[in-house]
Amino acid sequence: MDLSFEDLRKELKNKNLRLSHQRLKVLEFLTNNRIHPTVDQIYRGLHKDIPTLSKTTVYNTLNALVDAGIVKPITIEDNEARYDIATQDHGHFKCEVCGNIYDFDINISAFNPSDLDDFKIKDRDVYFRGICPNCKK
Amino acid sequence: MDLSFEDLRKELKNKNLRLSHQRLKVLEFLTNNRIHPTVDQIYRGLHKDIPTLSKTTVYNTLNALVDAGIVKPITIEDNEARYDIATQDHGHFKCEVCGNIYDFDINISAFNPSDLDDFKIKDRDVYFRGICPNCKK
DNA sequence: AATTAACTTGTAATGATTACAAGATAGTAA
DNA sequence: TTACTATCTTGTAATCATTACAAGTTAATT
Repeated sequence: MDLSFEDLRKELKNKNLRLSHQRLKVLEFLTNNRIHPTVDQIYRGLHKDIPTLSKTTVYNTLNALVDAGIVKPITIEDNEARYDIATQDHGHFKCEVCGNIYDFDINISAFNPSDLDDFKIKDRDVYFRGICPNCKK
Repeated sequence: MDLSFEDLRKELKNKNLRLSHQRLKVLEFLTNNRIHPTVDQIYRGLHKDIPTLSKTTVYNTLNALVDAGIVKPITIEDNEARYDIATQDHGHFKCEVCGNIYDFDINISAFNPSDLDDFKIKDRDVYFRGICPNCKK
């Protein structure tokens, strides 16, 4: 469900969020750098283009986009949050050697454990850990 | 794979870890309080019994037990880590209203996504979020 | 009982994240 | 276009979880 620019505008409008320069740049960065970046990586990546950018703005922006459902936080055992544009279901694999996070296809919405029959499930995350092909060599 | 006291002793011995009073108490707390407690919850829970206990010790102990594979950290979107004794595979559900974390049965080791054929998978975690039966009312 | 590596503890340091207040800007409406 | 106002951005200061470190203590081995 990749969002077009117009979808995006509507989405933000609905939540009384403005389409500021900084927000567009953060979204652009997330779109072009599918590495599940940390706040610091986003900040450093954008600082070249927007020298006045503040790290607080990156935090604010990400929180706003997460609230709007446009961005998803990845919390996979680091003490530093990572961010991903919200796309269709996929799992995340973290290599314990190089630290890279890889996406993999998995049909998460098919999981409906009977233990959770009476629960309202809004979100399903699958996190794997181990060693990636590169680091196995 | 619940560990007996003797298993535990051996496990620790293997890693050159001592069976100190504080460590036993932390393990006892985790065994008796299956609420995936935070460091602070563990600290406050044990402080009554061990008034000299230091929070640093709780951190050190948990890190040692995690390294030894006896305890597993739960990182489910809070910025505060939670801990669980390592038992057989199960998923975690976090209620976004009350914040409680529930266990549920799920056969995680059955998931072998083809995308990860060349990866060495060491650990699989499943985190769901939503609203628990109590808070749905 | 002596020895020593490993442990505990308190304090200080670190690092990510948020609070806050003042100035800037996007979008609306005339 | 212009004016208006709520929202956003920014820098600094505060907060909170976690780790570093050093000095004293203890578990386990001899």
